[in-house]
Amino acid sequence: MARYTVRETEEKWQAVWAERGTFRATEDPGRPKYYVLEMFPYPSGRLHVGHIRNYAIGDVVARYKRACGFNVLHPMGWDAFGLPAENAAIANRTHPGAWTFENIRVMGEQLRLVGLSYDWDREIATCTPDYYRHEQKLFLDFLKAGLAYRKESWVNWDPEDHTVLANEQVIEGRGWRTGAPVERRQLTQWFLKITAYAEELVAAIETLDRWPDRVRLMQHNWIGRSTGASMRFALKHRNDGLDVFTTRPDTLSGASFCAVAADHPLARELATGRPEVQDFIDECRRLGTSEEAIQTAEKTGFDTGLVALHPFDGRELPVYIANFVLMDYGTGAIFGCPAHDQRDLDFARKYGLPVRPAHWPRGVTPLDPEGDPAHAEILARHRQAFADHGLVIVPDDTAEGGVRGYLHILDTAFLPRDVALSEEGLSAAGKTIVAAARAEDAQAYDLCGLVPTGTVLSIAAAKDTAIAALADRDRGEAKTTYRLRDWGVSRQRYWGCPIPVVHCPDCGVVPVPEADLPVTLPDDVSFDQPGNPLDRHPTWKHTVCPSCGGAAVRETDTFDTFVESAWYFLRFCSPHSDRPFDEAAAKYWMPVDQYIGGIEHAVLHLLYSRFFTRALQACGYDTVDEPFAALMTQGMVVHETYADPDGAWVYPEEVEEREAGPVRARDGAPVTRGRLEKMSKSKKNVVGLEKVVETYGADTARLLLLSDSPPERDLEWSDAGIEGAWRFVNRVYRQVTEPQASLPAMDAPVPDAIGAAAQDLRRRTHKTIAAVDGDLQGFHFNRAIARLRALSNAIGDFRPADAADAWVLREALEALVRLLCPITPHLCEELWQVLGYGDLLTTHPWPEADAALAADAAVTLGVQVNGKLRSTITVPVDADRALAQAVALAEAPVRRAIGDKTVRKVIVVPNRIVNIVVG
RNA sequence: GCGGGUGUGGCGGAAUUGGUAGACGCGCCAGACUCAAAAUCUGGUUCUGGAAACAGAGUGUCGGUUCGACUCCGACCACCCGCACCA
Repeated sequence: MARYTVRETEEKWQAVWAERGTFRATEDPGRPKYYVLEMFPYPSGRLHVGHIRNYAIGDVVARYKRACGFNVLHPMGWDAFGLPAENAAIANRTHPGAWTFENIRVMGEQLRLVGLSYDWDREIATCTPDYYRHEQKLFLDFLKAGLAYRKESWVNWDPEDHTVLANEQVIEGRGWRTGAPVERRQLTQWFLKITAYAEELVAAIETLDRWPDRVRLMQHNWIGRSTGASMRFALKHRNDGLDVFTTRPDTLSGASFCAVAADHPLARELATGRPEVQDFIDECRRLGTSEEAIQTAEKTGFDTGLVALHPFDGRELPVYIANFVLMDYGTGAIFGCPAHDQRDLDFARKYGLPVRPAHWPRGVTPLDPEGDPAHAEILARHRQAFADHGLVIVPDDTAEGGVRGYLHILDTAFLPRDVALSEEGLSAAGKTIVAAARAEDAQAYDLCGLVPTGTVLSIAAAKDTAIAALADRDRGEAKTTYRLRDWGVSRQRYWGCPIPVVHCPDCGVVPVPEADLPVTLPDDVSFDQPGNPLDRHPTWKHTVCPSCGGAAVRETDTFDTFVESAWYFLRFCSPHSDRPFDEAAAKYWMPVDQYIGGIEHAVLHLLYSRFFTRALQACGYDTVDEPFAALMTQGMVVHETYADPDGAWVYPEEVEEREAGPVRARDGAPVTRGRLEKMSKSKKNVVGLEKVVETYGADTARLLLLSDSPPERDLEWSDAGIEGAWRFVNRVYRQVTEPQASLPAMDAPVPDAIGAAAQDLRRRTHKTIAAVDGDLQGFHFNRAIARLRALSNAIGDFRPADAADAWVLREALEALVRLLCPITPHLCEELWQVLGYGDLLTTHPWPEADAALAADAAVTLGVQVNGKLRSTITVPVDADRALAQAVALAEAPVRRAIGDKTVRKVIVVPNRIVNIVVG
């Protein structure tokens, strides 16, 4: 029995593809294009099998689309700037560049092992001046367009990496790479004006209909659009006012205090000469921004003695400095409405401030709400503010029949629903309120007399009313704010793209002229002390001012590495262009038709890229606004983990199964099996790529990575799994190389008479073609593989008896090989040759199903009695109801189930089911 | 706290618009081939009872709609993820 010599075969076809330039992409306006891209890797060392899933998915898409006639662009490169290179340089006394290029070499070889259909002529590495000179040019464009600026601000400082981090790179108060608690520092930094596109970026999410909802939602939340009102409180005894943003202008009549952030200019002003104010501000700053600190910190405030005047009724409101008000959001100042905001309520309790309902149906209660004991009681009972959909309990003294009714409206968290919405014993007015409350977000308002007390309004209408009243008094207007902050791109590190500006003592910040680009990194740097080597370099930063020619220094900060990945997909369209990208090429290829990568970039990289394309348009580049038409986020590859008694991780290959449980082979120490974890070096559960490819071949690894789980879910890598995939690869190889009959020539005509069994196989073949095509279009690779296994099983069961059967067998084998080709391309290329073809299967057109041949002659229907399956019957396709009913009623188990009961109704759904209703 | 997702055999997962639940694979069991093993092939494998025929139960839980529900509706439970002092 001929064994499949997997390594030789794979190397052979890889060489053929490379030699013929099979995957080279060129613009061809005559053909539809398809740009498929996997998020390019950071060259961190070596790839393991877990890394390959992403690329395997992209490769199937690329190969499938290519076979379907698309002009496919499928490039690969290296996101090559970054801190690990510097850390490695410090640890190993090498140069970050040397380390990076060595990793690129190794990982490039690894990728080539897998037979991925990349156009390697387009390979880029972002750490080369060839790439980053264009990035510097783009930055100069941004600068000119006012999209890049420098300002002093509070920034996130990672004390371990000695650099600033963008907001997006702080996860739960810690640096995204180091996990070190982030510190606040005030520094002068370069920013890109992503907030200029906040509205566009949030609005266009809707157009990304081929992105996962999860990612769209995360971006939506990240941008954090809030609509409301911007308003100004007058300050008693002062000429200036206090600007406040609120999303709830409808609760303005319930305002009982104002508060400003510790960093607010007003607070700073008050601090001069008043040490007690300064002390409080210092205390707020000490608090930190970590999750624990925020959760445990009490809401504290400092009464400044200033008094704000309510815009509607002139009521006097104390102004506090409060530790929970953020300078970063809105205006850094708020008004507090304790009745409708939990945090404000906590604050009001602590400082004895009044709780005044804004939506309170006075038309129903005869009491003054401010002094209403019922209200106080309710607050005491629930210790909850009535948030927007919160509970309103209305004492209804006008109830009929002498029943003192309470309306429990809206929030069923506190009360059973039946109580909450009972109208029993209520007055007509009460019933109106309940009805209004049921209408989603309606509330009764008084709004400081702007509307008649007890007027029932939706919250939206009440907001509009309040905003209109503010505008009338020239006190405010509708306003939208965003949580999104501008993107801080300065990093105090060496291994990044130098920011192309010069600081001149006379001219200030001067951009490096385009003719002087690139500003290249110096090679002779030392990492023997912490901090930025560029800053310490003896000569590099000293230069002359491009403007006045005087002595000046270079900017020593480098760009955040997310800047490189924010436009690399454009560079791939024309990687050798002497401009950042060739607009005609980008016009042809962009947008990326299918982008594939991990969910971890849901906000960072994907948001930055969406901003970049828009910013480029603003700078006059002719390109798309949305870079990625479709996005697929693949799940992780997980693998078993083991730990020894001390809790240290143990490599699975060191573990031996004994009767008493798993032990470490070396010393027999018992080990515990841990959870399935994402493959990582630290958990010692990675599976090396080379070893797998050497033993089983790249095709087998690709097959496993694509079968079993849907691509967006996690996939377990296991020894049994790879063995199973290997079995299938060999089975297909044997089926084609040792067929059950001698196959006819490839151009033999369709035989005249085909037997019944062969007809079945033909039908199966054409059904499989149609189904696999649909599966690949929908990224259901696991389903496609299941169907192909089923076809292989059918081929294995088929016993050809004559020449016609052999012809049908050949047709089935060809279909199997062609359909499997995107998944296991080397094997299929080999088998295509075995089948007698001289061309490359990779460039051969995709098979088409013949619908007539795929159609069934007969169909098996389930027969139910009272909805319970009792039998199945086989009838001709589209058999009429009467026939199906007659056959069904003749079935013995059906008759038994009916027994002596009467048949009341027989439901026949043609080609689906028969249901006999008895009783 | 806010928002989102997922719950199907021993395991990964299949199931068009509501229409035979468990495709396909892994694992396991039995058998063939073999001196033996590996590989390969054949059959079985949701659970309970039964030798079998067959019967009953079954898609996180409870309820509803329907001739018929993994699928639709309501309430809940569990797990996972994102954001979080955002006014």
